[in-house]
Amino acid sequence: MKEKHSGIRYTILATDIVVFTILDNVLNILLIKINSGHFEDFWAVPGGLINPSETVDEAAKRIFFETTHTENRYLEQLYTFGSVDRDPNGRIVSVTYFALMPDPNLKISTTNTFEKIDWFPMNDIPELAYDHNEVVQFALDRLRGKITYSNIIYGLLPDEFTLSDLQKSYEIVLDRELDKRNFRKKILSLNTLLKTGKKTIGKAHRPADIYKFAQKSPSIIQML
Amino acid sequence: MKEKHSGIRYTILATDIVVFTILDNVLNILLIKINSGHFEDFWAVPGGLINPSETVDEAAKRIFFETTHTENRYLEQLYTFGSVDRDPNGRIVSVTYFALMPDPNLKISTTNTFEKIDWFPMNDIPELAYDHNEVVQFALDRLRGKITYSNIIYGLLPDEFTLSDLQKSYEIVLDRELDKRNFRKKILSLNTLLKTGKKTIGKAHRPADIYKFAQKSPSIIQML
DNA sequence: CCAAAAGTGTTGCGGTTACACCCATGT
DNA sequence: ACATGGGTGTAACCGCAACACTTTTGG
Repeated sequence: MKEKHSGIRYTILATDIVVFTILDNVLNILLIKINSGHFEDFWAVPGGLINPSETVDEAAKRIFFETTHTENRYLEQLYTFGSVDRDPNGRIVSVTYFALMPDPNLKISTTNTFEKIDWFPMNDIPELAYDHNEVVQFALDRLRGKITYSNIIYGLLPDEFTLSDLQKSYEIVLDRELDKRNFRKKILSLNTLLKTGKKTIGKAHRPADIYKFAQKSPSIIQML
Repeated sequence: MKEKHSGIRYTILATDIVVFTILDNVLNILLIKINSGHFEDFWAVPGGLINPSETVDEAAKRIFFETTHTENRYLEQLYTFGSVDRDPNGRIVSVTYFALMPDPNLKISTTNTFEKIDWFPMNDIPELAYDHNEVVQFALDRLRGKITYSNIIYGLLPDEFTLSDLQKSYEIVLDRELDKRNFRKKILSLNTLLKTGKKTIGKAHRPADIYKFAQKSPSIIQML
């Protein structure tokens, strides 16, 4: 995945992507296991080299697709990490991204042809290859900041959801509890949600109204 | 400054820096004139190639110094622009930064050995080379957002200043007026300013208290 | 004495916070 | 019937916005 270079004659451009999802009521990220080279047996965030014929965004989208086999997820450029020694294989600068996925009921195939791949809960991230622990922390900080002043939480939710689902998503990402009544007042006052008219069924309690987002495109709006 | 490449075999890494200052009560940016090649006679933001032996941050610092002959200014990575065709000279990805300078009473030398260089007020930016108009807009948006929730305004001010100077800086960057009494109440309540004990002299009005920042290092704090 | 900017408090409003009970369903 | 989460309103509080006059200096 990373090309071997003996000297420091060229700077190679790569991209790495921190993929978030919520799994079992915990924020998780996607990691792959490196199976050769200096960081053999270390876990790392998915990444790859940027082809000179593609834009940086296209490269990120491509690598996201190659890793997750899904498309059209929320993907945002995070930061460019450019230390000289961040990769022992050579001078590799990484333009990092973060992505959001709704709870994947079909799990990522861990029997991928060339890599081990798995979800890791945020409170149990191992020591990662390269500077990826720093990258992950950066992504988490950005995500936490951004869900309060934008609508990107939609990236972590399925098309349809209850207000409790939505509130729980916020609570998981922000790692703090929110007041149910105040949360509903605030969220509903923004007119970003639409009632589908449907209700949850088969649960041992009162059925919940099912909502969807009026627009699933990023916009800056004070959510909390 | 930009290396000529015939095919698209390598991706070249560059950095471009949007340098802000306040001049004559208007926000200005620093531009250089390109004197050869496809964008001859166009103005552009200062920039240059990233050396494989230096970090991306170091490259930005170096180019900032080569352009302004000043050091230790506020410098923050902005965004990485990676369109394939953004530079007709080849595949050049640019890691952009923005920098803040206090009102430079010694002006930038326009008789530089190889370039024309000058300050341009934000409301009079010409059509720039490459995607630099987009870069400048990006920098302005970031600057405006960030001065409200961080203390980086110190980068635009001299070491010592009056509260009116500080308020005017905010008003110039945000392009809106602020209430004097509310501004002072808010700013002083944050304990980020120290009275120097000095007062302005020689002005045809009541002398103003002179303040300085308690810490001139970036920190996240709700300023307005 | 006039011009000019410095400095200083109070009130009203709006949004955020705190808080508890009944409802609809499955078992 | 009981357990479980769904759904709803009100009152206190706090931070923000609006607003005008006196002070100190130079000319």
